[in-house]
Amino acid sequence: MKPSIPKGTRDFSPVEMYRRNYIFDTIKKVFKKYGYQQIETPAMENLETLTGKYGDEGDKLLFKILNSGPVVDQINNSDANIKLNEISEKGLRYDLTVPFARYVVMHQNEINFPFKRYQIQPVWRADRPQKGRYREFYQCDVDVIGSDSLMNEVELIQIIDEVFTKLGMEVTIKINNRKLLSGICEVIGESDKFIDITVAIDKYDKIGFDGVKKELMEKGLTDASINKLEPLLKTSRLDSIIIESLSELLKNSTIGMKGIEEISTILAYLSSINFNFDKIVLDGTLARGLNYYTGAIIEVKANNVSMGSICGGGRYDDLTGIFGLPNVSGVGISFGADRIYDVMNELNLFPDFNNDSTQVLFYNYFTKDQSVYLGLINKVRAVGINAELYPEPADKGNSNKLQKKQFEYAKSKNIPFTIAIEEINNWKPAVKSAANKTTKILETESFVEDLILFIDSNI
RNA sequence: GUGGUAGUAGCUCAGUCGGUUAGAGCAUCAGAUUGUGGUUCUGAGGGUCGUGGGUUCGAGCCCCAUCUUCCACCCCA
Repeated sequence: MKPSIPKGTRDFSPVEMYRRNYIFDTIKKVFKKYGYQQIETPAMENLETLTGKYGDEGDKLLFKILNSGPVVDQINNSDANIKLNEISEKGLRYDLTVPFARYVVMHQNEINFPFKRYQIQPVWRADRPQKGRYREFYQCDVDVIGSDSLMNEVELIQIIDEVFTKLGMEVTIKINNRKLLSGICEVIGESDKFIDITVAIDKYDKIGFDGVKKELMEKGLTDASINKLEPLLKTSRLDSIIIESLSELLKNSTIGMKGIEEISTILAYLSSINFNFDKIVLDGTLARGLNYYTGAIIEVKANNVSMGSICGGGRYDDLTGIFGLPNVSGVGISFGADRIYDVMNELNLFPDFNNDSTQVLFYNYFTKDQSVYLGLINKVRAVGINAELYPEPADKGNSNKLQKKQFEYAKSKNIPFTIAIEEINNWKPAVKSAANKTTKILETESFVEDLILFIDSNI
């Protein structure tokens, strides 16, 4: 049988894992710095937990898990008159936010609100793979739930900025507010077309105003109401003039003005901490398809690279309500680790791959007294230095050949220090630095101390 | 779900107009050389040319189907 893996999934080899962990570690460190605590939830959820939360398109992309047991046998025998809920009642999680909402409701009596959690786990989507799009990928979520305060939005924007600064990436943070979009729909008298309108204006970047107009005409909007959308679509760099003109447009919409007020407040807070406004854009066309968002929405794009959004999120006022816990508002964002990886790879932003496991390799040159190696290597490990012994002695056959194999092993694993015990040093262990080729004999009495000194001065 | 692109050794790829036994580099393994972190030389293994049909005297090459990859749409991280 020819080995293969499912479409849209990947193996990760050591160099890739080194880089992926560099991303995860950086993100995790920032999350912790702001006081978030980690949770995990199962890869699979009950199908009813997942369906209906992501819009029609999202439902189609859910991976469903076939029931095990007698039902499966029936499928083979019966006529094809089968209902989905008879053969599948579980699905792979589509994101981390909905499972989090489910978690919060289930654990509400253990949680002290506001609850700040982070979660780094894979999610699955039955999408067709392409650039920056996988069927299995990792999301790194941070959410605050049980707090209405716009301080949370400000904090999340700071987290975004800090993460990407640490990773050396230049990004643009796009923000908008669903209330503002609702307000617009209200003002133009098309509130019932909210979804159609958001979907259409979301494409403004690609298809332009005429394209948006065409799509909305097809949905039954009038020429006059579409033209009123135009000022919203043209917002870009943040400034007070834009806010003013939007206020003028929305003055008769309570919800729209609430949106304006929220955005203004967030901007005022950011301004008070001297946030760099070159990085942030008020994008009237930012809508986001996930239909549980109700307030601020955020999306991050990498500069100078063609790639979908690498981070996105927003406020959801009543996601827990679906699971029986109403009036709990949450806000959160999700970093797409795999896309961040692809961007960093394309821009050569990763640090050099250094072996982050073995620091010291013991060459194994003689068959007798293998226990000598064990004694020494344990001393090295005891002080916290990662060390390994080459398992096959070099004097079993052609010793030159076998020694060469050991050199190549050290080289291929990029191990910075090697220790050899051989006759020319009177059978005393000698350490060698791969970086500058210097060596030093390590005396038995001060073996570990000398090794530490050598490592510190030859790294 | 729609459209396009490609699929030849573990990897990167040649392969002429459809014509003899499908090649190279790298990697792997083996031997020689080398006095200590990728020396050099020699050799070997490794392929149902993605899979299944079809056209043809003859298919890696042409046609159809299918799977997979990459890309665009849709949507999204």
